[in-house]
Amino acid sequence: MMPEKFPPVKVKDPSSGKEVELSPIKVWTLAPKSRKGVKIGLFKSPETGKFFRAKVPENYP
DNA sequence: GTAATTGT
DNA sequence: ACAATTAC
Repeated sequence: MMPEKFPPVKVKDPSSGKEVELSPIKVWTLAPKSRKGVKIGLFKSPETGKFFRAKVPENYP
């Protein structure tokens, strides 16, 4: 089976303008030194096929 | 500006 | 090599 890697997140798809539940292709922490930062996910819009990045919840795996 | 990541 | 992502 294809590993589903990440659970779905509610994100705003900037290309379609719609709020959709998508599984990120990849997630990483974006944080300057000595600051908390945020988690960022890489997503692909099902509508347009365009890639975009968006914040994912802090408690995300 | 800074942090990491990656499609373009 | 650049853009974009968040928030401090």
